[in-house]
Formats: sequence, structure tokens, C-alpha cells
Amino acid sequence: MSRASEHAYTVIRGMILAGELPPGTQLSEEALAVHCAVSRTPVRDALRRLESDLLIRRSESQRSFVADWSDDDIEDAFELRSMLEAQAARRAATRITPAQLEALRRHNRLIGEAISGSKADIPNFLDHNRAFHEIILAAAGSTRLASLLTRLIEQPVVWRTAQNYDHENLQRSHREHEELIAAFARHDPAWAASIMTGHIRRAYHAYLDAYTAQRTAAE
Amino acid sequence: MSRASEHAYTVIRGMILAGELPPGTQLSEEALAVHCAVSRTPVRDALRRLESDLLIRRSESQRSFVADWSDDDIEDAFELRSMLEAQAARRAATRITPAQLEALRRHNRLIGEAISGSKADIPNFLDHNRAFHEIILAAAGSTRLASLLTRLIEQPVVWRTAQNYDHENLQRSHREHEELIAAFARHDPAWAASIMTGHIRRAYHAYLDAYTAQRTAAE
DNA sequence: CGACAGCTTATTGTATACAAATAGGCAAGG
DNA sequence: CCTTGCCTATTTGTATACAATAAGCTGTCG
Repeated sequence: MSRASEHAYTVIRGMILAGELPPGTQLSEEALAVHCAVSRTPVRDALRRLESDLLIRRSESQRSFVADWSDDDIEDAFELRSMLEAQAARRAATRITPAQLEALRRHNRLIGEAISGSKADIPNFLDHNRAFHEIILAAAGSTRLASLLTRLIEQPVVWRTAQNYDHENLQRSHREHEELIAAFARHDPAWAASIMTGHIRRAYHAYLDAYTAQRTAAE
Repeated sequence: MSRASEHAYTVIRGMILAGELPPGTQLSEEALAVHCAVSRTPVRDALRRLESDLLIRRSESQRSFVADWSDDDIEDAFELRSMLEAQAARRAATRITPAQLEALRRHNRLIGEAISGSKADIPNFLDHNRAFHEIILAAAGSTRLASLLTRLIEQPVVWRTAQNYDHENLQRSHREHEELIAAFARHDPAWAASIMTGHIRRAYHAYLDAYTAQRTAAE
């Protein structure tokens, strides 16, 4: 995407993920255009993309609202993500190149460093974690799978999950990555897929714990 | 989508599916706008949608081309579709309502009628087949799953598969639908999912047979 | 003959004006 | 007080003009 359009997408998406635009908020193309200092045309492009990301829903009269995520939606997203990431791992196991394996090792080493200190470096963790999963997706070599998965990852809730990871969960995540690397090194699709399924499902439960704790605290 | 935008989408999509625009063809917004008798704005919307449907790919300089489908792509699409449709069936098994079950029975009865004559009524078959699968997707009750699956169904190759079904395959498809209905009636997720997996995978092999036969004939 | 620079043309990106549709408020009537 | 219809204001859809960028072409030079 080109300058204005991409900018609008990034800005609006950022505002939604940061919670500045709470679920249910109506989005006016005009207002967003002013806020992003571009015209309505690129804003419309951005809104269409966000709609297909399921970050925005549209009323029957085509008005845009920030999507709200029910508990079922969240469970649903994690369930699909675990299926698709497992499939990616399965395919990657037989196709991964030595260079990609090495890159996985490198990112996981850096993840290890990011979480080893007394205070974990979450942004760094997220960065290398994303890179790690992207390499697997690339190794899977399926355009379609990649296209479907990018619609599921980095959605608001998924994105915030790691923010709430405790030290224990970060360490576990790191160890699961190690095991994934082992499965890839042996080119064992079933092993890789099962580790990945567990990896995502554990993330879901970690999210649930953090979220319900948060909700209970709010009462 | 509103009138012009939807119209452009339907027309362009139709041309791609019908093969009037062969894979690799460059699409000019201007030319399509003239052809659809609308302005470039709704054409641009349509192209964006088609791109996310993977019917169109864009060069790094943002020019649009009709996507070409390698054998691997096709296998990939069927593989993902079988996974996701199986998941839909799994979910639907425990959620389907009596009214939806009845609707499935009705559509499959009509499928039976469409293929019973000496010459099968393929458009009718396709119509009720689509309705059948849509009911299952609705019963699954997952916005995200629906959103992902609609990107995989009715892609060029998938769409043409049924055109090449012989009588034997049409009958089998009809019988598999019967079995799916039975699994839904018993609310058995594992059963429903496994039938669905087989249903889609058989469709893939039917496609392969028809396609390789066609290719061999062309030599 | 090939390669490259510069120009020309084709194509997409963005802004803006106007048209169409819709929601929300307000007044009149039951 | 609620309902209903209309009117106005807001919002989105479409068309068009112009800007920016990339592709293709041509003529020149090595």
C-alpha cells in the first residue's frame, strides 16, 4: 500500500489495538481523514482492510464500528489459530531449510535473552516471537495459509496476551519454541504440529487466566 | 456493498471465473471501469476484495493481474478447505437446530432430483450444494471461520470442479451429504468432521482426475 | 549490436465535489 | 404518552480531476 493509505491503516489500527477507540465506537470516515491528515479515499481503503481483519464491523447501512469481542469470539479465534498454526508447522517440518532453522534458533536465543533479566523486555519478546512464527509460516510455503493466518494473529486480544504473561509463561513459551526447533530439525510433521497446537492453546489459557484475574480485580 | 461497487465485483469476478480473463492478464482500473460502466472508485473497491479473495495478485508496483494457480496452489486450497469445512462440521454437529437439519434434508433432496435425470442439472446442483454447505457454516456459528472459508470456496478451480463431475461422483456427493445429515442428527462432532474431510478430499481427487484427463487430451 | 538516458505514455494514488442513503430529532395526531 | 411521518443533518457512495509513479520506447553513444 502506498503512503497515505498505509498510514491511515496503521494509525487507525493502532488506535483500536491501544484501546483508544473502544469496542462499539462508530468511526466516521471524515473524522478519521482529518485525524490522519489525509483525504477520505485512503481512509476508506484502510477501513476496508480493517473490516477484513475483523477489527471493524459494518452495520447493514455500511457504517463502521469498532468490533467487540465476546468470550466466544476469543475462544474461536484461538481455536482457529491453533489449527492453522499447527498446519503451518506440519508443512514447515518437511520444507524448512537449514538457513531458516538457524534463524529460528537465533530468534529464540534472543527471546531467551529478552526474558532472562529480572524485568522481561516484552516489546523485544513480542518482536522476536513474531519473527519466529513468521519464519515457520514462510517455511510452510502456502500463500493461502499465510493469508488466512494474518487475519487471526495480532488481533486485539491476541496481541495483549503476551503483555499479561508472567515469568513462568514466558519461560514455557521459550522452551516450547526449543521443542519446535527440535521437531523441525528432525523433519517430523506430526511432532511439530502437536507442539504448536499445545503452544497456542497454552497461550489461550494464559490469556484466560490473566483476563479473568483482571475482571475479578475490577469488581 | 452498494450498487456500483457490488456490480463491478460481480462482473470482474465472473470474467475471471469464466476464464475470459486468463491467469496473468493485467487488469487496468480504467478499462474495467469502462467495461462495467462505473467510475474507477468502485472498481478499486472490487479489486481490493478480489485481491483478498486471492483471485487477483498485485505486483510490487501495485498493478493487478489475474492470479495463476499452480497445481500446488490447488492442492493447498483443497487441503485448507477440507480442514476448515471439517471444523465447521465439528462445530455444527453440537449446535445445529432442527430447522437447519430440515433445511439440509430439503436441499439434499433437491440435489438428488437435479442429478437423477439422464442429464444432470449442474447449475441447480451447484446452487443447492452451496446452500447445503452454507447452512453448515451458519450452524457452526463462528464469524471468523465463515470469514476464512469464504476466501477458499468458489475459487476458480474449486468452482469448476463440479462442472467435471461424472454421474458417479455426483451420486457419491449426494450420499455423503446424507451421511453428514445423519451425523448432525446424532450430534456427533467427530463423525461429522470425518465425513466432511472425506467429502472435500474426494472432490479434490475428482478434480484431479478431470483435470489431468483434460490436460492429457490437450496433447 | 547492445546498453543506457531521457522522454512519453500508461497506470495507480489522492483529493475533492457532489449524489444518495440513512439516522436522529421534532412536531403533529391519536 | 406513545406513535408516526417528515425534515434535516450526518454519513457513505460515486464520479472526476489531478498528482505521482512506473513502464515502455526511442534515439544516442559506446
